[in-house]
Amino acid sequence: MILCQWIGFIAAAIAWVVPMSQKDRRLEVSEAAWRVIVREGLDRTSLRAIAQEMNCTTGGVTHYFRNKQALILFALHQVTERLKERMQAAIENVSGIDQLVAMLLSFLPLDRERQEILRVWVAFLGYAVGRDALMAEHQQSAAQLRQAIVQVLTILQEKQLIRANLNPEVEANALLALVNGVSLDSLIQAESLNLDQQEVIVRRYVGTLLV
Amino acid sequence: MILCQWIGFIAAAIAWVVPMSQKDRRLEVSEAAWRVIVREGLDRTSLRAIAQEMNCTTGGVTHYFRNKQALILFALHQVTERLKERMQAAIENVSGIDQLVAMLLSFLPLDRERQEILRVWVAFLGYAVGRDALMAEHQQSAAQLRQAIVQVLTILQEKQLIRANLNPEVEANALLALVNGVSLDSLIQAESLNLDQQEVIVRRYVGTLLV
DNA sequence: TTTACCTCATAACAGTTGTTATAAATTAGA
DNA sequence: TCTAATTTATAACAACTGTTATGAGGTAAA
Repeated sequence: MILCQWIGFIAAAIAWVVPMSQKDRRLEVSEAAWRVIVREGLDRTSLRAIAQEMNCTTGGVTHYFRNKQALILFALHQVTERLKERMQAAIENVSGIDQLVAMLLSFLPLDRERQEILRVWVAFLGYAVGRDALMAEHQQSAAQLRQAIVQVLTILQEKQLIRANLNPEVEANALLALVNGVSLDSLIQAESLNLDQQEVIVRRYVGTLLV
Repeated sequence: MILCQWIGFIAAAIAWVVPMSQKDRRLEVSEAAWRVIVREGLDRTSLRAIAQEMNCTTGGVTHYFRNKQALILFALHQVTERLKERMQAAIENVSGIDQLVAMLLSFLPLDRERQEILRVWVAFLGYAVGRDALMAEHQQSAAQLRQAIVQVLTILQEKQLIRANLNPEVEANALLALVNGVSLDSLIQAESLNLDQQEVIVRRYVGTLLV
């Protein structure tokens, strides 16, 4: 706890000496929005609430985004970016079946940060119902993740590590569905679907793909 | 189209001769709310928008619900009710493994009505982020569906139709996650995850449980 | 008809929202 | 230090929100 306070103090000091760039400030707004969304819900995430979360006023928010829609879109993009970064980091220095497992597990809400990302993602998904443009954003980011899975599956098939009669496109859909489903159920089955079980379910499914 | 108009006219005539009960009127409000949610999004589903959808004014809505929160809760309950009804109907006159499959397939958005239910459900789930009371409602309804799956799995195990070393509790979690994931991905992977594939994925997973 | 009741239209209320303009404060460059 | 630009605070705006009260219209029983 004390350590955290020190880190916060040091970070604040650096931020004072070295002013943030426009890009960093937009990220800061986005993360403040996340916190409000998780704590109070997306529909209560007003510009004033975000500003208060950042200890400033609405002017400090509106200066960096043309309008609220642009802010929302940026914050949603950040969700996808964070997921992709985490995935990339997880599959480095791993190969074979372990790489596939590492990739899939990187999507699960196994720690607090990913649990927060999940909540924000679910809030945005619900918000996208009835908004075709936003839903298209979700489809696009999902397609990227899906493509990454297809790629890994294809390599595994070439190495004859998974069965030859599997269709990577179909299997990627199934795997993505399973991972999304487990993530989602961690929200609505919190007590009966613990962390170990999430991992077991995914690992066991991958086991059925092996030669 | 002409047929639809006739049905609408007849329904309206009956509704005039035989006035609706309070209960039916609440259902009518709930369904109007659903349509607005699917078309415009939950955050744009105001009392006035619902009233307009029913061709009446806000008085016609507020008369039947203490406040908007009660309306939202009722509409959410209706989602669960419809899902349970559909499930019950699907598993009648079916037994054995087919019953499990029928139960799981009844959750998938394979027709327009279930696709609408899914969208409403996702909208409500996103709305529940940051609202613990609403999220608890989701957890409760999910627990009910989960319990139904556990029950079927237990019977199948007694009949030695699925492997004896499976834990029904764990398998129910996995199956629910898979079905939820497939449903969800039908929204964000609409083009690459067609109806046939949804069914195949679920059927094939059930296949891995057999003795 | 009179009475009571249910249903709903109308309107007003205070509060909140995103947006915008303007001015103050701060920072960076010369 | 002086100037220009960036950043943020303040305030006002119209639009929309849920809630509430009031009254009109219709229905059913006496």
